[in-house]
Amino acid sequence: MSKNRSYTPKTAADGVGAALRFLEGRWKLSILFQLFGGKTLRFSELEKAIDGISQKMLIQQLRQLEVDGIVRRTVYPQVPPKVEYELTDWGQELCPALDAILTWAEQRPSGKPEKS
Amino acid sequence: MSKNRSYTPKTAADGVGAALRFLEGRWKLSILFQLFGGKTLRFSELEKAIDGISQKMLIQQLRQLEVDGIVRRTVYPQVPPKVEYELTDWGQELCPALDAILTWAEQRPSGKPEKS
DNA sequence: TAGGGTACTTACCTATGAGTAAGAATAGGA
DNA sequence: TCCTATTCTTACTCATAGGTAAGTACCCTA
Repeated sequence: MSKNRSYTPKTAADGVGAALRFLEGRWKLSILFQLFGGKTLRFSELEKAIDGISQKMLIQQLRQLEVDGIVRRTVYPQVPPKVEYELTDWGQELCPALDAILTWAEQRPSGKPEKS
Repeated sequence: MSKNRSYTPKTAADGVGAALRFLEGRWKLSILFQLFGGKTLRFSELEKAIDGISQKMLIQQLRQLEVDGIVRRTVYPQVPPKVEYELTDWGQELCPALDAILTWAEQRPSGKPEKS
């Protein structure tokens, strides 16, 4: 709650860098946007929903999101296995931040001529 | 101005991915935070301000930021050379977006126990 | 004529991310 | 007995980002 707002250029860059590292990886954003809104999906459902992803990559990215505290993994002891993935509260809170970035990107001046 | 707000998980992920690609690169954030606030710095000043960066890397990242329309480069025809770098208007607008990410990162639950 | 200052450029090497393809564990059902 | 379904795991390869070290261009000054 006590926000530590005393950033130097270096600490701010480090902070944002650390945050963006949570999102690094070719498939993480695709996974996140499948789960935003409180959706819960199985491994196989994510695999179908995300075009072109391999099982290896899907697991790898999910595992990273999980240890980072963004995604929660729930295993149901069944055969064949059933595993569900959903966002944590903190993961859901990423939505407005990504929206800010999306908004920024939309405002990009289209042409090259950049004056002032 | 006319924001195209009709995103599917895929298009949203693509949009954010495209935006984040502007920030990819080990030194881009360091450069950005040196220039936020309308600051104008010479090549050699950036080199001194950013600890550990090499000339090759500094130029490479600056060039990418320049072609992406985030940084503006001004050459003064002198000897020895003088080149100044500053953010474009659009580049400055990145600040609130990065702040949203920083805020999100600050809210991360510290411990492992992630309930509900 | 030798050196200094500024802003790059080039060559080369290595670590890492990501891709493909295949294997593995499990128990119920044909 | 073998197949199926589901969720991973493992081995191998390749492209790329980034690192180091050195070189280039320019003109002024001593």
